[in-house]
Amino acid sequence: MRLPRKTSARPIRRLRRADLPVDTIELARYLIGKTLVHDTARGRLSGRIVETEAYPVGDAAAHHFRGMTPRNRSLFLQRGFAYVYFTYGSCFMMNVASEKPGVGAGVLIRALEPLEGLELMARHRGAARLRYLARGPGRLAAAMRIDKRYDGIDLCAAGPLWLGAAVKAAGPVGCSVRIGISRETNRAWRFYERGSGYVSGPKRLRA
DNA sequence: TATGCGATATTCT
DNA sequence: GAATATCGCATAG
Repeated sequence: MRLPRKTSARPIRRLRRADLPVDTIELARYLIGKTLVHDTARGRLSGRIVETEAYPVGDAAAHHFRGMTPRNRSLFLQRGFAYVYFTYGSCFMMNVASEKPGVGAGVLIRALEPLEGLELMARHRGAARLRYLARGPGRLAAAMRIDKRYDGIDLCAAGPLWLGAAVKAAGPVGCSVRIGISRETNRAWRFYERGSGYVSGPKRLRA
């Protein structure tokens, strides 16, 4: 006799590097529906990735465009490594490096549907409503307690911050221009789960 | 719901 | 010294 399947009790499978597409745009599309997990001393924080943006090779809006600097060097690591940086005086943001080692490119993780550790996330965010806990890259980093310490770490290794397989299959994936940039603004390199209330941006970029 | 604006610190010019 | 892959609050409709 089979026991009923309880998603919450099933361990999340870690993604291996071989699971990740090398191509930046394919990786951005692939990550929709996958899980981001942070195992902290106080418990597990996790969420479904519902929004990403690709910053591929030769993209003038990308941090790696003008070559390697002390800040952006993690973007030149092999795929599956984290690039975390600080901006606007208040926000950390996390990218997953893509392409081959030595090539600068990455995928910005922009929003999560929170799964585990909701109370902890709310505490990190100052008691925001569920829908806004990790909606937007800065909020996501705050909720998941991701900061500069994680810059350059391997998200496919046995560390505290890692990528997991999908807990729930992704719905239809939409595609649009990217948010908050002033160059290459016509490129449709943003991906999101259609209709999800956890996706950032104006309504027309969520449908 | 939509738009506007100030805060904030690190990086690069 | 300028720019920035944003957020949260204020205000208006």
